[in-house]
Amino acid sequence: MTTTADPHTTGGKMLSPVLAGAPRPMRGDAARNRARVLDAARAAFSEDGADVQMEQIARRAGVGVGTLYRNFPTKQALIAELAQRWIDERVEIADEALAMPDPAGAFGWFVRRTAEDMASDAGLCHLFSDLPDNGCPIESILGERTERLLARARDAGAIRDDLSVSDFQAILGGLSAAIARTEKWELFAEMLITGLRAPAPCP
Amino acid sequence: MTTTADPHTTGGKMLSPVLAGAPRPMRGDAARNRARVLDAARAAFSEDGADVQMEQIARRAGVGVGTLYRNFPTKQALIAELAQRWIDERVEIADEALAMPDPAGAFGWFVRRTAEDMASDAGLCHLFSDLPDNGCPIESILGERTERLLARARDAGAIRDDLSVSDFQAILGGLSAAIARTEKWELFAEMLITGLRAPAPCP
DNA sequence: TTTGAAGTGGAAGTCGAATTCCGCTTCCGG
DNA sequence: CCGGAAGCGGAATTCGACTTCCACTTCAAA
Repeated sequence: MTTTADPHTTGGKMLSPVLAGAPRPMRGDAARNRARVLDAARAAFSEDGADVQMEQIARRAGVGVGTLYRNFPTKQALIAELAQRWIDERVEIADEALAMPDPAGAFGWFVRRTAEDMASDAGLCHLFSDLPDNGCPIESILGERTERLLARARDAGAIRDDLSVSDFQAILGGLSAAIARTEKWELFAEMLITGLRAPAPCP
Repeated sequence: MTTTADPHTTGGKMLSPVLAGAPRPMRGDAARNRARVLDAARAAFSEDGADVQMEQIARRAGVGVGTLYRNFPTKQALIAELAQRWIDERVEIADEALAMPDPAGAFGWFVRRTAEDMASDAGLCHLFSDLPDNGCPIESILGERTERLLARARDAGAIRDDLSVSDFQAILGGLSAAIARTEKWELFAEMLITGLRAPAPCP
């Protein structure tokens, strides 16, 4: 969670001598509530899909809808925040993979790890597809990692060379859909890794 | 389209001497309208996803919403009918595959063909996932075909032997999700066929 | 401890989309 | 060609979310 704007982070007149900068931190209990809401939302979405009602999320978090809306002006915004977290997590995983010496192994590891994470939050990640996929900079930072991951694997001859980043992302989308139906993520990951291998490896 | 109940197919007192049986066929123009609606719905859904409004479908079909609702009492029902057609089509394809002499080839052909069909109606088939997947008999008739298709391929050593029907169906679900993002169905089909091959084929 | 800004809950408002209703129109058997 | 059952259109209603509002409570700085 780095980029998304928090409420109360802007505006409001300065009351202390400090001229500019940090615009007064969120009140302690409020921050706690915000976190609770986020957790509740994550759980609710991944259990019941995108159609959970805001009120249910609020109840689950033990707050009123008003509080929910104070923190996230819109259902969309709430989902976006969740998506943001998922993506940040993904970037970290990708970096870990990039730090591995063996390109092919790193690629496989990344796929397996992603499948595993999806299995523990299938509904959730499945839900991000509805987000405005306008070229937001957040996506691109992950795209850039993915790009490098693929390039390395490709150069090492571990994957077919007609696989673009967007193809790969589409495939991950498919993966999450498949995992949402049965949680056999290991099978699916294996299948992907094998299926993406360069064709005709054993003539 | 065989199982789903048509409106006007039941009830109503007999007016002709014929005692029981065919309860008076639908009026000619009405049948025409029903067909138009179905076509419009198919097009609308596959272009704009599940969130098209009933009124748009009606307009597209050149009828009023009233007419639409006369034929399909519910949006859900309309979608179900579409799903039914898709499944019937799928059963036919599966039967064609089962008639082929080479099990491995048949399996590959079925996967490719399905991917291709999905590509031409991505939104549509993607939408069926929302349907109540209660063990309706319709599903099971397709499941039975799939079962045989898989069994044949498995016996021929063309696919890994830990692949259940439901796994395979989950995979097809993933396939449709992936295709909905980019229409590279050939790539995806190839990937699947390769990925599902029995492991360690070239020691 | 006081004080008022920040935060809270949840009832009420809004709004978009599904569904119903009904007077009018179109088929079609006799 | 007539009568009336079957079908039609589309305005009006219903319904179920999301979102707003505001009197009341809680925190924390002085």
